[in-house]
Amino acid sequence: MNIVQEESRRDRKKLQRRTLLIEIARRFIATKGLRSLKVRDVADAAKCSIGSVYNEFGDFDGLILTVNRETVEALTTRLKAVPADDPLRQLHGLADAYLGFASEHANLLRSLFEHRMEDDRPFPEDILAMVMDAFALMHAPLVRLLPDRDPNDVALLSRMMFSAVHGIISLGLEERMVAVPPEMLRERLAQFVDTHLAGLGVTRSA
Amino acid sequence: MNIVQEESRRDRKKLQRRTLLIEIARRFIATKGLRSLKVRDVADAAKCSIGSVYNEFGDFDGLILTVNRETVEALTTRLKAVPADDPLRQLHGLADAYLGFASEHANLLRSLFEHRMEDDRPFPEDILAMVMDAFALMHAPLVRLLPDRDPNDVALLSRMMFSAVHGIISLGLEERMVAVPPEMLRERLAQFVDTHLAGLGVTRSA
DNA sequence: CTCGTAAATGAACATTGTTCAAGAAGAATC
DNA sequence: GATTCTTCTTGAACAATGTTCATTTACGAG
Repeated sequence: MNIVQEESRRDRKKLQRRTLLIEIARRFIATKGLRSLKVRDVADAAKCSIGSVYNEFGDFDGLILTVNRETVEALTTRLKAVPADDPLRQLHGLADAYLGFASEHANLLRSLFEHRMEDDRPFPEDILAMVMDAFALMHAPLVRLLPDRDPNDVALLSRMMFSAVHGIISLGLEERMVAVPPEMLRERLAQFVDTHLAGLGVTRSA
Repeated sequence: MNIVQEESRRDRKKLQRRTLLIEIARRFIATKGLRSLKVRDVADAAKCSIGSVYNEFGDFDGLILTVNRETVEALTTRLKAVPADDPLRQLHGLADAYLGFASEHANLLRSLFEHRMEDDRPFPEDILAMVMDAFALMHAPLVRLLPDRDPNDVALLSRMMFSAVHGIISLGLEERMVAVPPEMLRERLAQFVDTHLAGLGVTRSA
């Protein structure tokens, strides 16, 4: 048998278990929160040893970060699926998609934003970049709505708008400290976007 | 000697150490982040035993929550110190005060918002109420600026506005994922408040 | 001074992240 | 197919850290 095939057999198994471990860790985080994630629980659930988890992810943070990475990916995918035909509708769509994702995956999103590295190890560059990219998705529609503004200005505006939306949603979804009642969150968020756009001089058309 | 005096001697010592422990824990959180807080370190720094920390705060969460409680108190004090003469200036002042506090006590504020209770124990009611109160401080000036709006509406608006400000600041201050460059944060935040107010129909008057 | 109550202590324990030497499994070579 | 070499897997042992509690100590009351 040739080398490629031989290697792929081992690798397939390895990848399979890696996927399984990630899936299990994600389920733990999603259902019980990041704090409830334990190496032993993951290993047990995957019917493998503790050491194998370490072989695969280096350390515990490695596992968490892998889950977080996939969370940003999923979020980005969802945000990018928002139709880009009408910029105003797109902005609303982005805010709404973010809210939808945050509602369905509250603990996963919290894990992404609240997880702190052990000691003072730096936060992984790639995740950082991915979050920034996600947050930059409001840029394009805002440019279309504000063609006369300085592009640098719009870039800042878009990140700020997304940060604001993030704040409203993340606080609004906390069962504790209910900044905005959840049932109203959706319409209020739309209202917020409208208000802010109005302040920027964008007039509702259609 | 009478009872009051006798008791107060013991109580004074007790209170003194309690204060010391809180102070030490706060310094740990403030300088190295919540994750770096260890019972043993606190006990060592206070030159007392581990058990004494438990006597005083019940468990580790108890200590953290005590620090967090004082953090909300400090934040509220600072927010309430903002002059209430002119509502528009007050709103800017509140946003700016929040930014100032968040800059100076980033880790303490993070501890307040990111700390999760052990197991599924409920978040303390009183802290929750205090945070809500702090977030409600934008209500009064907004009512003055929007006298014709439904008060319920304004209540929601104010909490949403504060949540938005919180989001902009908390993401903006993260060294990692710099949603808005820190040096610009201050003026951008002011701009955000203006923009949003403009969207609400408030026109700048001097 | 003696007693009783309350507080302090820290060794021992429980939980959980981490390491690593030994063994198992798989690939390469003959 | 046997041998050898590499890689992965395992789980016991270790380390760090939150928690408990029997014992000791300190302090006020009578």
